[in-house]
Amino acid sequence: MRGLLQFTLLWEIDLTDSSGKELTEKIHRRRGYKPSPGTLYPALKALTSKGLIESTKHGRTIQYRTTPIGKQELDKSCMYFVKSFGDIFKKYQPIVDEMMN
Amino acid sequence: MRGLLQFTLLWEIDLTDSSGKELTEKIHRRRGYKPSPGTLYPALKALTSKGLIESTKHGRTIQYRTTPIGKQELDKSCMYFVKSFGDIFKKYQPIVDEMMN
DNA sequence: AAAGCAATATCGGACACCCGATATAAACGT
DNA sequence: ACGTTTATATCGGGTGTCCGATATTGCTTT
Repeated sequence: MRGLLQFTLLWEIDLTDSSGKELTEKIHRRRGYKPSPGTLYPALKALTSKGLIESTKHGRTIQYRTTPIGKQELDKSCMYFVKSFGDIFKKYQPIVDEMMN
Repeated sequence: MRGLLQFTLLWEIDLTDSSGKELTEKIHRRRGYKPSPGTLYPALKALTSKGLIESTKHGRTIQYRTTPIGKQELDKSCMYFVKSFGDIFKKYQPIVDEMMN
């Protein structure tokens, strides 16, 4: 759970192979604000150098996907995340769900 | 959500007025590892200087409590947190809950 | 009173996150 | 071919989190 942005990126990439541009939009929808390029690309680089994601270049865009190790780490991180903050979610999720309808 | 530790501390203090020593234990139980004094006390200082918590000294321990502004900020942060990560939580909570039994 | 202990506080150094500004590289329009 | 736009990448600077080590303060024990 060291690195909430990297965690979120790994989650999004695992859901759907994505480019940096697409990830900017996904993070935007999630959090309400976009990561700047100076935030996003170093995070993708760090995930790559840890072997959690890999990429293929298509023209000027780069498509990222999770590696098997990445999937494994993501699973561990999700478990840890939910264990650590479950009480907060359980209290607030009903309130948020209500507000969404 | 700038500052996940400060957020967690504010949550814990709002649940129960606590000292630094007690907060170390609560964070430990939550995350599985203790924040070092060099992590914890500056975070409490930052929360204090933002007016989100206040404190009373009793001998050598300092008891922290949330201010009205702190409660208000905590509520906003919780909503934001749950909105931002609700999907992850909804997917993994059943798995974690199962493992706990 | 002196020594020891316990809770808080500070310091230096490392990494993650965050920005806006700038740079590179590839595709596109004319 | 040339300039524009698009996607990626890097840079400098600021905060937050993290550590272990050290300092301070107040209580306790001898």
